[in-house]
Parts: sequence; C-alpha cells; structure tokens
Amino acid sequence: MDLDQFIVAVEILRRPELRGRPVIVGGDGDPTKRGVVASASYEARGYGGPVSKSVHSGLPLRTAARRIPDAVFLPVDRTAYEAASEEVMGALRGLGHVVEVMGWDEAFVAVDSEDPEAVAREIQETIKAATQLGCSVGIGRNRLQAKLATGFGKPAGTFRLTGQNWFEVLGSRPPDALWGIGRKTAQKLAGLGIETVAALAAADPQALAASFGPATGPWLVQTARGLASAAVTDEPYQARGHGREITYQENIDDWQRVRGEIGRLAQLVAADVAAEPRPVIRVVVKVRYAPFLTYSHGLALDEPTQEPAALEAAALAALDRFTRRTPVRLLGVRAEFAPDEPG
DNA sequence: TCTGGGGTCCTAGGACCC
DNA sequence: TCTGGGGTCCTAGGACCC
Repeated sequence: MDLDQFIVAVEILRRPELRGRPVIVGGDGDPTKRGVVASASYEARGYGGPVSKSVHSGLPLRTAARRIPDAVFLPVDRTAYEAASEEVMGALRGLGHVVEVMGWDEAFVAVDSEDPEAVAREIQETIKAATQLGCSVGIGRNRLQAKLATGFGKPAGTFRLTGQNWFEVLGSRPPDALWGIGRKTAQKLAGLGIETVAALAAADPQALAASFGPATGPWLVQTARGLASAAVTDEPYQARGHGREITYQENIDDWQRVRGEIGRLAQLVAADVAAEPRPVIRVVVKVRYAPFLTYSHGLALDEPTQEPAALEAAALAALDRFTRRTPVRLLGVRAEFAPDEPG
C-alpha cells in the first residue's frame, strides 16, 4: 500500500482551496532558501509537459521556484504527517492482516487470497473512509513484486505483478526501474553492456560479484528476476541508531561555532536515544564543507552508555579528527546502538 | 541540480591475530 | 627480515530508500 502524493495530500486536506493547484512542500516553505522538495502535487509534477516546468521530490527549492513561479510553497510539518500516517496504519491494521510499515506512506500487507484485487479495494476503501486519503495497492508474490506494482497502480488504483507478467512489464526497462537499484548502479551496469532488466536477469551472478561485491552482485540478478525472500513481518521496528544533521542557511566559517553546534546536535541525539532501551556504542560526526565535500569521523565509546555528557564528549573528540578548518554548510551527529545479541 | 533529513546495508582497506 | 593464508574487527565511504 502506497499513499498517493502523501505529504501534499495531507496539506490539501486542511487547505481544500489548494486542490487542483501546483503545491510544493519543502524546507521551511521559503523557496529562496536552501532546501529541497519533499513532495509535489501532480499539477506541479507536470506529467507529459516539458522538464523545464516539472518539479519532483529532491529538487532544490530554488530550482522549483524558477520552474513554477506561481506554485504554492508550504513548509514541512512532520508532526502532521506522523499523525496522519498513524491514522492510516491503524486503519490498515484493523483489517486483521500482518502489516509492516515502511515509512510514513507505505506498508506491506501479508494476504493470502483467491481474489487479491478485492482485498486491495477493501484496503483502499478502509483508508479512504478513515482518513480521506487515497492510495494505490500493488499485488505480488513477494515484497519486491508488490512494491513495484504499487507504482503501476498510481494513482488510486491496483496492479498485479507476478512471475506471469514480470518480464512483459519490466523486461525492456532500465535496471533502475527496480527497487534498490539507482542511477549509479544503472550507469555501472550500462558500462558492462547491461541496459535492461531482462539483460540483468540473464547475467552471470558470479561475474557481477567481481564488479559489485559478493553479496550485491548475485542480489542484482535475483532482483532483476523478480525474486525476493524476506517475509512481511509485524515485529516492532528496532532502530540501529539515531542522528541529527543541519544544513545551515549560511556557511559557518568560525570553528568555535562549529564546536558549539556539534555539542548542541549531540544533546539532541542524546534526547532521541533516551527514548530507546539500547545503549550507544559508537558516535559519528559528519561535516559537509562549502563545496559539498562530505566527510565523517567516528569513534567507539569506551563503554556503552546513553549519558548525554559522554555522547557530547565523544562527538567533540570525533570532531577533533577533522583537520581541515574551512567553511562548512552541514554538520551532523549520529549515535549507533549495540547490535542485538543473536538468539 | 548550488544540491534536506531520517535512515539502512554493503564494500574495501587496514590492523591485528594465529 | 623480499616476507603465506586465513579470519575478524573497525572505519570511512558509497548507494539507495522514504
């Protein structure tokens, strides 16, 4: 299940007069500032029109404003989206299936049915009745097939993608049409002469292991064949870590201030971590210098802890490993938890 | 394209050990 | 003291996703 233009849809629910207009949500809503598009309405995406007038998520806000000057720009309101998402997932769980939430606007639902389209429509009606939000539902024999199927069902539709029609639908598309394969991998594959899903499915897993590593190589081929094995689970999600990062509106060139900001971020991370039962074993500091060069340095803690003072001290020690003291545009602090003991 | 913020997983290389 | 072959752990970086 994948909600249609989720963030924009939540905004339109509380501002119905925006329906039908190009709406762009991102940053603090000021398109003259640093930030990117979190969500754009279908009107702003300008399907079928020229790229020079189309906006999509990830696009810099300043570029979006140049492309659609009369769009409505709104700030990101995480609290509102979290609340709406909770409502949706609650309604979905009410149907009695195993539900695995994959972010604000997506979930896998484990269903064994002779008539999956009927179940899909029931899911859509239930969510619509509870929240007024539309969604598309993809049907497949595994998570990979179902996930890709939602894209073909948009908006507000259903689509069935199984071994029966996998190559008919996807065979001639580029590999980055698949879930988990992006632009970089597609380029690297093209360099090996592999330019379609069908070609990737026919490739030798061992040969790809030489180029992509022992796990990724064979995984690429399995994915192109539409195969995936992970079951849908409703086990409560356990975060591996928590982090905070900020892109500053103006670059910081005073490294005393950088120190102060890292301390502040470490305190925010300490507060986030306090909500979890697990201790922190490692702290990583990230610095993005003004020309968009990003580096990180981390260190293992002497002993596992959640103590804010210890996390801050570790973050400052990690910061000391950065020798280059030129202006920065982004600072981040991340805390990583001890992994679960097996068994 | 002057390029967010929250994450996850994998890889390569070096250190270290036997 | 021209130097093997594992294995594991740690670290930094990259790719990807929502």
